[in-house]
Amino acid sequence: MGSNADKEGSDSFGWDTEDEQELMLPSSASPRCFGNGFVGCSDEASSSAGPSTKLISHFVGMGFSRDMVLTAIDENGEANTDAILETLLTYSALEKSPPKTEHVACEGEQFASEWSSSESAGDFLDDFSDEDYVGSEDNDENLSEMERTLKQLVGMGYPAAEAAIAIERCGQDASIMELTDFLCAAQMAKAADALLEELPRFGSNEGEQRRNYFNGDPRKKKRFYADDNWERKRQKQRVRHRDPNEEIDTTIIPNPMVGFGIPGEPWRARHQRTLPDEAIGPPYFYYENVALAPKGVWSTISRYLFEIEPEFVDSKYFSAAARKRGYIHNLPIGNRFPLLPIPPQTIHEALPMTKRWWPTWDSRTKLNCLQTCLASAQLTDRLRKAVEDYNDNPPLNIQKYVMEQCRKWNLVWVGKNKVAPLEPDEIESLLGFAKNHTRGGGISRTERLKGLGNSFQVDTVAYHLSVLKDMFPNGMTVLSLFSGIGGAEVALYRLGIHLKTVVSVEISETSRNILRSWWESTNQSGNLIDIDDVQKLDADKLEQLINSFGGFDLVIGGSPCNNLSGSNRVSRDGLEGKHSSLFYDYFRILNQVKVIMAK
DNA sequence: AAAAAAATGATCGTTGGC
DNA sequence: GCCAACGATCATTTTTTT
Repeated sequence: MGSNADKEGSDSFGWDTEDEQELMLPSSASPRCFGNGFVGCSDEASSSAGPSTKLISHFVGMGFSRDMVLTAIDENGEANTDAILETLLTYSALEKSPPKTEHVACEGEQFASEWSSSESAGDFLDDFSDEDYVGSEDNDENLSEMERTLKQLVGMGYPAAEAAIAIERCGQDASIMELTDFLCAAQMAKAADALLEELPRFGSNEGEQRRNYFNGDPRKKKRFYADDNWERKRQKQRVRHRDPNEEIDTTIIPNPMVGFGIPGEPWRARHQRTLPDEAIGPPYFYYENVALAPKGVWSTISRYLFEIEPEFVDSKYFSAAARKRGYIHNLPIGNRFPLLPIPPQTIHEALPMTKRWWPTWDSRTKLNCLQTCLASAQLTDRLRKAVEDYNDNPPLNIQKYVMEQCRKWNLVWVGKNKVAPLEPDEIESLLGFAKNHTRGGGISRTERLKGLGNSFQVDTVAYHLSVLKDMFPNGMTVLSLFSGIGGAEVALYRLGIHLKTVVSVEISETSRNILRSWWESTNQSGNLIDIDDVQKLDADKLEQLINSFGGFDLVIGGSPCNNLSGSNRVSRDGLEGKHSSLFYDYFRILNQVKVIMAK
């Protein structure tokens, strides 16, 4: 993925920072209060004189001009934030809605900083009011499709803020049914969240094995609401989504990172767990992403996915390379079995030719995480020069430097004093694919490496999926989202599970080609349908697919991690990042599938 | 020979678990 | 304190295609 996950306008007003998300938490247990985005904020605002800067900047941050916001607050009063938002939306609809929302959608960050310079505020309205402002009748003819839908949803009793988000997430031309599904699911997720605040959800009443996975501290939330730096932070050029006073992530990553169990260690495995009713299939589902995401991300993901506890697993227990990932799924966890043959577990077994050249002072037995970037030839050359003057025994400082670089870039010894990055076919093997899985057919080496870097580790995923084999002796119908180079498909295939129909959604053409070519070279008798964009997979399309195949047995996928990964220094923006926010499409599609299949 | 695509290399912080 | 982390961007060179 990477270049492929972009979606015009997939960022949105509404959920673009965790601050706002935090503010949207209901303060009462009433599920219908969700939409009031300011339960926490307006209390505070009402106690101070004049419009709260927080309130103003919140709306400005959503892309409305300061003038507009002030007027809207004037009209509605500060407390009624839903009404303010509606007024604002109406203003923009009357003026000309596209420029506002699109601008915000694509350039949220610059936008925020734009407004931090004092006097650019206020011209937004002017910008388009003199263009093609036609008439101000408040009738539907002047409203865009989106505004009409919005009105309709508001008319149905949904808060405007939520409705706007739903349209954003489901796409402008989503059907009302689709939108209400989304809203319904979102409300359930938030209701659960509200409960979470009140109860010690995962208590220790299940004994030692069930460790506390959330342990929220409500006091910290209070401190957050009292934080006056909100506006300043929001306007920093690089919006930082992490903040000490923000929602505390209470996700506990187990050590060792073996999830609910790994092959060969039955004494450590869990065999039972209790899933909430809403989480139980059909369909089964399986979601994946990087384990070491910014704080709060996994608890958010979990909240959306029925509050199922993530299973964190490092693939170093399945192969010779580390890969720390979290998985949320509703599969049974007893009676798993590993793929055979068990792949080599050490670097030397996986790459026998390196053994001969491996210096005694390089103690690595496992590789670090396989990523999308490789070391340069220059670097390996520098390392060669650093080492070759010493006869197999460089001084400690040289050893230290070389080892640092080797770990950082996952280098292996391929000759006397020679280190090198892994070759694509070696990465394929380490990830559980056949050699040349990604080779040929017009795929460049760079794209190969990118696809591989973003892939599942097949043995790991297959171990989790193995429980399906006995349950589906006649094969499965699979919806594979963000398929990439087909890790899920390969895992199922290698388990000997027949693939009846696979609907695969993958934006990258080269990745689709790789999957298609694998499908053909393995002589699959089933049907592979590919779709390029998750946003094209709307309720209608799903209904059509489900009607023709009789429903999905499994919905599987890992959404883009690039805004979550620690390697990303530029845009580690969290779950609301440009790419990683596609998680919400996973959530949306899963719920739509459930709804449609329930009928 | 020009244009397009692919490859290369340098450089860029922060976070969070242990 | 140590260490790891499905990355992004830019300029430049090299290779391939037209």
